[in-house]
Amino acid sequence: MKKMADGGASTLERRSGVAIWRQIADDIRHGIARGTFDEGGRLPPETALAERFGVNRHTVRSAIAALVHEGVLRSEQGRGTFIERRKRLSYPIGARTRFSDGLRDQTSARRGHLLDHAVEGANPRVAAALGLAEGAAVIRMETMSEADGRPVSRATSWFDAARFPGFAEAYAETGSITLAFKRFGVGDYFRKSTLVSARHADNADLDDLHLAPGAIVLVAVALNVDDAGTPVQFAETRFAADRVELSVATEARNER
Amino acid sequence: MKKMADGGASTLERRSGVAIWRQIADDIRHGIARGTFDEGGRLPPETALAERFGVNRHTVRSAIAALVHEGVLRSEQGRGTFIERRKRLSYPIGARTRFSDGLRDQTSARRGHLLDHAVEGANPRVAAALGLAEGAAVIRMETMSEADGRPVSRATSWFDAARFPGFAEAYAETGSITLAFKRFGVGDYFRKSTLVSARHADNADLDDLHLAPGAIVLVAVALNVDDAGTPVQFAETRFAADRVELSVATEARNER
DNA sequence: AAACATTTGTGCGTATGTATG
DNA sequence: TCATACATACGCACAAATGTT
Repeated sequence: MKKMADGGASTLERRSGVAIWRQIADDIRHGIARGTFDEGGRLPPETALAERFGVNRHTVRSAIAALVHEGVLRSEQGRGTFIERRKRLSYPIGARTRFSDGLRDQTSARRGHLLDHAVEGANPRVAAALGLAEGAAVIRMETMSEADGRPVSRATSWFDAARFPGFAEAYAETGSITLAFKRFGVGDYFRKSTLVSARHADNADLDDLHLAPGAIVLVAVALNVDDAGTPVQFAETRFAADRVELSVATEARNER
Repeated sequence: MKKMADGGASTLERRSGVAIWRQIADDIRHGIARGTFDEGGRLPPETALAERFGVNRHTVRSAIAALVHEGVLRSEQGRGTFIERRKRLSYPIGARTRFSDGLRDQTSARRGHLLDHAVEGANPRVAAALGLAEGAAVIRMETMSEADGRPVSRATSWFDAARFPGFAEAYAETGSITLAFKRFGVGDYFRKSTLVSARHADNADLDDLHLAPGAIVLVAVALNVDDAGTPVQFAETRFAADRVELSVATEARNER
């Protein structure tokens, strides 16, 4: 009989290039997000975890130390180890998705930053997406968003520099992609497509999103178009996978 | 100036619990999927890679060995190292997504397997999704799909046992969810919602999808409903993140 | 207050894995 | 292949903090 999807402790892999303590840390983090450790927000004692995973207590302690550093757990001598952060944010994706919307109801505080911007020649990928010639001038914007004081996503966006000169400045002033578009006469825009993939966080992600090495980022590559169907924004957003999930709502339409 | 999104070699992290050779392997695999090594399907010489990553050639060789073992690369004495597998499959998600459709155009051979099935009591998560009472009898189906001889996804599905008695057998006979539903009078069904997240592969995933420890799975939790909007299938699908990306197509509709 | 159980924190010695040259 | 340095994992022991009897 195959193991069930809601299943228990997984066996650990030695000589895999991934340290046992890190595999255990990932397992515990996953279990927390899933609600496996729901006994009063308290993690089982180190000795119990060591036995469950079949490792030395030191190894469990290394895993816990990593999660404490991430802000997932908090240890108190003599009392135990407690869960600090539990749930993931759910980020909606749909035809009318705005990168600045969506998380509003779920968090008390949410902010977006413009980290950097520049005008440069479009590489083949960007040119193809925006329907421009390779090397055409595009504006690249590096932005970040936070929720409840923790970084959530990190995005790189490209815009046609000929059509939207000074877009980054408009975004910096208004703090909103939608408002910045309005300045250029784009009253409405739609999400045409989104490609979702996942990979290990690279060094820039680790830095920007405050992640531990080996962490995972969800990558959403999106194309926004205006009323006429002309591409206006191409964006690659990296989400911290342990803090965010993407929600694809497909309203049932009566087509056939 | 911040690093560009299409950027080059990321710095490697020591003491991170993830061996340098594995970080390099992940980086190379990611680069291949992204098309960075497009010089005739040939990987740069080990010495060049060692210099690029700033490590010893032994370490690069460990990374390459792991990727050869995974089937991503192939080394030939005196000739070089070559790329075996290149692109990711793009898996569409939309209102009319079928788990058995979608990849048809992209691969030569595609198959689905029923690994296991059982009738059991619905846990709170499943019960809530299917709109049943907790503990109500549900059919759990464990399935797997392959493309071009390599495992692509691994799914766990739940169905109302009272409404669909013997669903697993119907699926096994027809090889199709759609046809199995037809037997129970469900002529059409829709994807109502999909939650996408990512995590490290657990031991069951590693085994089923032939992944290396530390690998990533994309997790899609989906709810299918019938014409009347009644939930008929709740499913959690795990995709090998280095072989699959999810594509969310949101056709521009003229709603406002 | 004192004794005890529980739990986290620390030190040390050893074997193996990882990375360099 | 060999030698070297460091990281990882183990086993055992004990200290420190907390809570209970």
